Amino acid sequence: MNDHIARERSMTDLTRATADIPPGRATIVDVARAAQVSRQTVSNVLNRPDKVAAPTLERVLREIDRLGFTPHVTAQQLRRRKAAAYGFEVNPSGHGRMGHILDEFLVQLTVAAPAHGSHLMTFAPDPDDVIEGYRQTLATGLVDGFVLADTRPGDPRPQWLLDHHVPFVAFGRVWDLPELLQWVDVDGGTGVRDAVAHLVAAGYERIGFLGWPAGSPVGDDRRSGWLAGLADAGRTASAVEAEESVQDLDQATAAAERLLRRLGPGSAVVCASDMLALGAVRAVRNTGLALGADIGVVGFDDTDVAEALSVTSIRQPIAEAARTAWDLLTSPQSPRPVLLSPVLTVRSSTTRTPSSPATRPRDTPITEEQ
Amino acid sequence: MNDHIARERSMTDLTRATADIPPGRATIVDVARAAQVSRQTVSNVLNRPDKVAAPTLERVLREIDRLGFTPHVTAQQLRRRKAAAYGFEVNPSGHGRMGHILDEFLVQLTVAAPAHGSHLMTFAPDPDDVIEGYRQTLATGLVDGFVLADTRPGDPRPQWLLDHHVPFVAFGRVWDLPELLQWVDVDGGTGVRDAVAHLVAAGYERIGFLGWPAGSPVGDDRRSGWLAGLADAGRTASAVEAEESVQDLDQATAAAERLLRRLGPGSAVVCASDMLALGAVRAVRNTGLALGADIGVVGFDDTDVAEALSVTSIRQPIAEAARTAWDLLTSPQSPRPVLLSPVLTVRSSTTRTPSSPATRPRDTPITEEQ
DNA sequence: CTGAAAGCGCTTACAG
DNA sequence: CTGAAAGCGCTTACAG
Repeated sequence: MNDHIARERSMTDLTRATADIPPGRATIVDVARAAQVSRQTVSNVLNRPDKVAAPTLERVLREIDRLGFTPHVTAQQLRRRKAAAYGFEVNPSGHGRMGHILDEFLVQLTVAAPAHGSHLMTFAPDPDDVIEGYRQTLATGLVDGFVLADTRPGDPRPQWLLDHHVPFVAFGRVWDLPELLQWVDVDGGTGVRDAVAHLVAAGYERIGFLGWPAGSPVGDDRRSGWLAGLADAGRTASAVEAEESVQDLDQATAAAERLLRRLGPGSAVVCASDMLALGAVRAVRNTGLALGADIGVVGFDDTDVAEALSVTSIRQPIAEAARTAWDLLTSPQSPRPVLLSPVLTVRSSTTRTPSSPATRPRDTPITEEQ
Repeated sequence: MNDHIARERSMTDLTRATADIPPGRATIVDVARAAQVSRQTVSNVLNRPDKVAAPTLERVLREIDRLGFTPHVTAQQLRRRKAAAYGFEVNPSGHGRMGHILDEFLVQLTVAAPAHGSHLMTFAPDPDDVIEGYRQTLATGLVDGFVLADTRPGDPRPQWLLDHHVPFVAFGRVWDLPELLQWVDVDGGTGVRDAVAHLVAAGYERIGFLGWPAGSPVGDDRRSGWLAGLADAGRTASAVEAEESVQDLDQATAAAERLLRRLGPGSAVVCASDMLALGAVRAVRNTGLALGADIGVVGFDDTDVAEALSVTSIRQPIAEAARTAWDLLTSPQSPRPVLLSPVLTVRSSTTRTPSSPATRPRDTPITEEQ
C-alpha cells in the first residue's frame, strides 16, 4: 500500500528489517545514503539548514527532491514530543445559537493550519462529560492543545485547561475569566452600530431592534451596539422601538409585526440573527409593505437565508478569526485578546429606493468603518 | 505543561533522560515498574490480554488505572506503521450543491470515529491542484487514507487513490467508476418517491416537480424518483407538471410560479432542494394561495430553511452514512456499496387541512417505507 | 561543519 | 506465560 512516493527509490530497501514493510516511502536514511551523508545531516538540512555547508545542503536537497522525501510527521511528533496538532470539538446537535458559523470556522482553521506548521484533529466529547472528552483527547498525545469555540458563561473548559496547563485559544470571549487573554472574538456590537449608520445613511427614519431576550452576553452586546448607533446619529431610542423573541420563526414574525406597527413605513429593523431577520421579512410582507423600499431589514451572520432572501446582513470575518486563533496559539509572545470588526454585506433589503444614493452593488461586502 | 495525567506517579521520572521533559504523563515503563513486570507485558495486557495470566493481568490493569495511563498514540502509530487516522477534505468555498450536509457529515464521522479506533484529520487542498493536497497529506504519514465527500462526474480523486493503493471510501456514488464498490450514498430517488406517496396520501391531486436543469446525476436521480412515485400511485406525469431552475431564489420563484399556474390549487410540488422549496413557498404566497392547505411543498435536505419555514423536507441519514463509511473503511471483508434511504420530516407545508388524517406531529421524522 | 550515540513510547516476533 | 532485543523514523545535544 501507499507506494505512491518515490518510486525511483533504490533497492537498498531490501535491507530493511521487517519484511512486511512494503517498499514505498523514502526515509531519511534513504536520502542520507543517496547523498552520501549521515542521516543526522539530512535532519540538519531540514531543521537547521544554516548549520550545513552549502555544497552539502544542495546535494542533500537534490536527493530529497529526487526521492520525493517528506518527513514522517508521526516520527517527528514522537521525537520532538510535540504533536503540532490541536483538537477542535464538534457537536452533533448543531452548534446552538452560532449555527453554521462554527462549521466555517473549522474550515478556515484547517485552511490556515499549514501556515503554522500544524493541523487539526476533530473530536466529539460526550455531552454529559465534555471535560472527559478533552482529557482523553489530550491523553492520546495526538494534540498539544485545543481551539475552543462557542464559549459561554458557565463554560467549564477554560478553567480546566488553565488548571492543567494545556495550551488553548478561544473563539469567543471567555466571559467568566476576564483576566484570560488568549481569545479572539468578533465585535458584534460594533457590527450592529455600523449597520445602524448604514441605515441612517440609506435614509431610514426610525431604526428598531429585534433581539433575543436579555441575559445572553452576545445578544446584549448586539443590542448595545444598536443603542450606540442611534446615539452616533443623534437619535435617542425609546423603549417602544425594540422587541425581542426567542429563536423561533413564528414568534419572531409576531414580534416583528408588533415592532413594525409602532415604527411605521420608512423605518428599519436591525436583527440579532438572520433567523430573526427572516421573521422580520415575513412581518413586512404580512403587513403589506415592501422590503427595502418601505422597511429596511438587517440580519446577522450572512447565512444562506440572508443571501437567498436578499437581506443585508452583518458578516463575521471568520477566516481572519481563524488565522488570529493560530497566531495566538503559536506565537511565542504572551497573547492579547483580539476583537475583529464584522463587515456588512449590503443587499436590496436596505435599499430605500432604486435610485437612492445609498444603493450599493448587491452582494458586495463593504466595511462600515466609523 | 500537561501535568494533567497521573499526578500520583512515582519519582522515578527523574531518571528520564531529557531534563526539559516535564513530569506528567505515565508511560508504559511507569506502569511496568509499578506492577513489577516488564514493559512488554504491559503491552501484552493492552494488545493481547488473552496471552497474559489472570493475576498478572489484574495487577497491571490496576496500575494502569491508578496511574491514569493512556497509551501514547503517536508512538503506537510509529511502531505499528499505521496512523489509524483518515483525512477529510474541507472546502472554503462552501461545498457546492451539497450545502451544509457535508458539515454534518464531518461531525458524524468524528462522532463515529472512536468506535472504529480511529480519528479524523481535516485538510484543505489547493483548489487548483486537489490531488497534490491528497498526496502531501498522505506523505506526512498522519493518515492511512481518506474519506471522500462530494464525489461528482469527472472527479479525479477516486482513480488517483486507486492507482496509488490508498484506502478510501466515498460518501456519494463514484459515477465514473461503476466497478468501484467502496461508497455509501443516500438514495435520493427513493426519498422523492416516498415523498410523492406521502403527498398522495395527504390528498393532493396533482404533484409537480421543481428540479435543476437536466444533466446532474443527483438531480436526475431525484427527478426519476418523482416519476416513479407517480407511477406507484397510478398517475402519469405530463411534461407540463415539471419545471427547472438553477440554485437562485428569484429564478426558482419564477419557475415555481409557472408550475403553480399549470397545477392549480389542491396540488403539490416536490423540490430537489430546500432552496428550490423556498422559491416554491414564495410562489405560493405570491399567487395568493395558502401553503399546505392549497399547495403542498416538499424540500430536500431538511436544512434550517425548511425548519424555519415549516416545510416538509427529505432528510439524509447523515449519521448512518458516517457510520457506514467507517465500516467500509475498516471492515476486513471486501466492501460493497451501500445505499441508504432518506427519511421524510413532515411539517405543515404538506398538511392539506388541519384535521386531515395525513396530519402528523410537526418536526417528527417518520420513515416512509414502501 | 559532520557524524556516532541516545532516545521519544511503543509493539512484535522470538527465546526462555 | 514472561522478558530481553530490535526497531518504527526522526531529532538533539555532543564529540570530533
